Amino acid sequence: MSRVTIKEIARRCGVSQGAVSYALNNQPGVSAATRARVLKVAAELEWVPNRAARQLSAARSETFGLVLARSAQTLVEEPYFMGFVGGVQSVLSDKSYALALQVVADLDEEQATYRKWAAERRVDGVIVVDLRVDDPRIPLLRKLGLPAVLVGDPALADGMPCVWTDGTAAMNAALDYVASLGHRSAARVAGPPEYGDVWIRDRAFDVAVRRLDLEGQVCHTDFSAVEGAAATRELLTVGPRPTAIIYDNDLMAVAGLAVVQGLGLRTPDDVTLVAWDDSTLCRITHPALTAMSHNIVGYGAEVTHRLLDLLNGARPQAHLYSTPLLIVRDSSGRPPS
Amino acid sequence: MSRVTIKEIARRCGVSQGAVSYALNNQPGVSAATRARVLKVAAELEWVPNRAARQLSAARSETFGLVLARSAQTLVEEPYFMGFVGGVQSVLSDKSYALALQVVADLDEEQATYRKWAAERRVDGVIVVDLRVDDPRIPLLRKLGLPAVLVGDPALADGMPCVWTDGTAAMNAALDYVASLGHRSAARVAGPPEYGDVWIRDRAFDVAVRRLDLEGQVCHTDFSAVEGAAATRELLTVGPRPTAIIYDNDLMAVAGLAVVQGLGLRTPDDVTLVAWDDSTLCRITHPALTAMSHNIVGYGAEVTHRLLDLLNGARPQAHLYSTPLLIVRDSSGRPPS
DNA sequence: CTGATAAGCCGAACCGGTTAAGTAACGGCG
DNA sequence: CGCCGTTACTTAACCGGTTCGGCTTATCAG
Repeated sequence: MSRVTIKEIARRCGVSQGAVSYALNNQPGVSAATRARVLKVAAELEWVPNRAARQLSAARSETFGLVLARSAQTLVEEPYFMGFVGGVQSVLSDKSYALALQVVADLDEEQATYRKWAAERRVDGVIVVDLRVDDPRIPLLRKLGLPAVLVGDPALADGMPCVWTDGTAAMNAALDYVASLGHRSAARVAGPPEYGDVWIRDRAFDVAVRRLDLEGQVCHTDFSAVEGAAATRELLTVGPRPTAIIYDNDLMAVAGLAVVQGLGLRTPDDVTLVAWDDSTLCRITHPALTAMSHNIVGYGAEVTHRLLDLLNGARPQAHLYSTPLLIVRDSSGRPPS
Repeated sequence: MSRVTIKEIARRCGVSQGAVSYALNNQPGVSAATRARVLKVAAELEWVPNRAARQLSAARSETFGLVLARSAQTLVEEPYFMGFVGGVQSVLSDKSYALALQVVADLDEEQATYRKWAAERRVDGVIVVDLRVDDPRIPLLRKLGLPAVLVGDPALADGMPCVWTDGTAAMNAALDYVASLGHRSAARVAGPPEYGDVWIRDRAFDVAVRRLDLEGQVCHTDFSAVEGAAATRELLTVGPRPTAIIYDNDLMAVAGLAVVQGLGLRTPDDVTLVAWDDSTLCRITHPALTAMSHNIVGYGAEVTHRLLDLLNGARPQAHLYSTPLLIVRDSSGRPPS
């Protein structure tokens, strides 16, 4: 219950408040001896800087913002986000930065949040996820002058600093693998096409399907288990049945697996399934799901480092994090003959 | 984006800063006419209070703290937390409170975080989850004078305000159901026994097993899919095989289902599975899992309301949120004859 | 010995609000 | 008419830091 202030330290050291501030912030203006004395007293009194005061005068909040514009339901279902947040946190807590996490319903609310944060000076910078095609958040952030790192392909980032994974290469790898198993048809259960990542994978899928001379079809969903299941059911029961299905996340892949089993089909004997965004989910099903794996926690950490760099004056640039890696498990195999 | 301050509003309205503050905070001391004028100007200028300044003078941060002391891995796997956080957020954003979310490795770090927050005056109150038996956080929070609402049984809360669900009643309901199907044996794949909820369910399980004259056995795990799978494998392959298994979360139940299938057994024909903490996971497996369901999002919201009440001077008390409800799906049935 | 330079420190303004204390005007009442 | 209690503001202190201009004093070149 100490409530130790800089003034108290100044009193005990017999110097002014200003000198104490310089000493504590490792800035020139005090002698080594005084600095040492101040630091010693501060440590003895267990002084902790008052965030509000520091923020008010220094105009730094030492807080990053992250807005998630997805339904509460999606957030609960998708392991992706918690992992990403965990990665962000791991970096921030080292630097004793804080994270302002806000869950909102849609992009409009997300933009309102940015306006509010910018006006309140609540955050030093933001991490922007779920990049869209022609994302309206980009001009807004520019206008607000809010430092930001976007999570997504440079093609979508319009010159803003971003961190990305190569979705095109990953889609190529996935389809090369499927084709190499002998499949002649492949379906894609995709997220909403307005999502930048989905858009990029859509295009990559089209190109790769033509290149490999496969029968390709695409179903767009909202990323949810329900729609993933529905899409799978339709693919397997209506029209020519694809022998391989590639999902845009692991949740839909797991839901798809249940549909396959519910229809009395077998995986991979009747149909090959490939998930995206590999998480534990893919490992605990039976059979375990083949997936395009990438390290979400590391991704969150990487993005956070880039934002810190940006605030330290680094030049904005696109930064390739990694390319998802195909992890072959038990849900993929040769097509039925 | 020049920042609008209260001073600017005062200038334009021709009144003092103080008057503006009274007007904006709905406090007596200004006439209705002046108040209206101030509010109008503030709206026109799109004034937003500077959080740091307000916090510094009013000693309120309008921020709640939530520390999650689990491995990043667990957080990623368990849908529970994201749902809880979502519920907390939904209440806070209405009140324009913020949430400081911190992910740490263990209870020691969690306590260090509370110390830091208390010293910095960073949060007005905290929400404490994963209550333990003889939880060391309780005396610490008392000492720090940090307002807190605990999530857990009053028996564990030592008089601190808490919100709980009746784990004993839920366990009774689960075992009554299993016994009513004709099962004579039941196993429990539990979390770590130092967790208060686990402890309570352990005791309830023992009592109910005796009451119903069942063969009971308990395996303790770390809540993870890996250990849940291992426990299931052991139960089904070593010694007398239980005909029903009750899990402490849904993740382990899903992992258990995969083990059952991997062993060539069928659910529910060979073994009945019951999950806890019902989430989408339980619905998207095949067969879908019978579960003790409770509304995590609502739980988070409820806890947050209690903390707000507490800060508004409400008397600390225990508050029963709800009792988990048994949702019967396809993983439970009569035991093999 | 003198003047310039710089290191070390002080005092005070400042960030943007909240709030206690003080003041002027007004109206009711004996 | 004078006294008193409200009402509606204003003034200024304060929260706990950061930072800038300026004052001493020591150092050193000329």
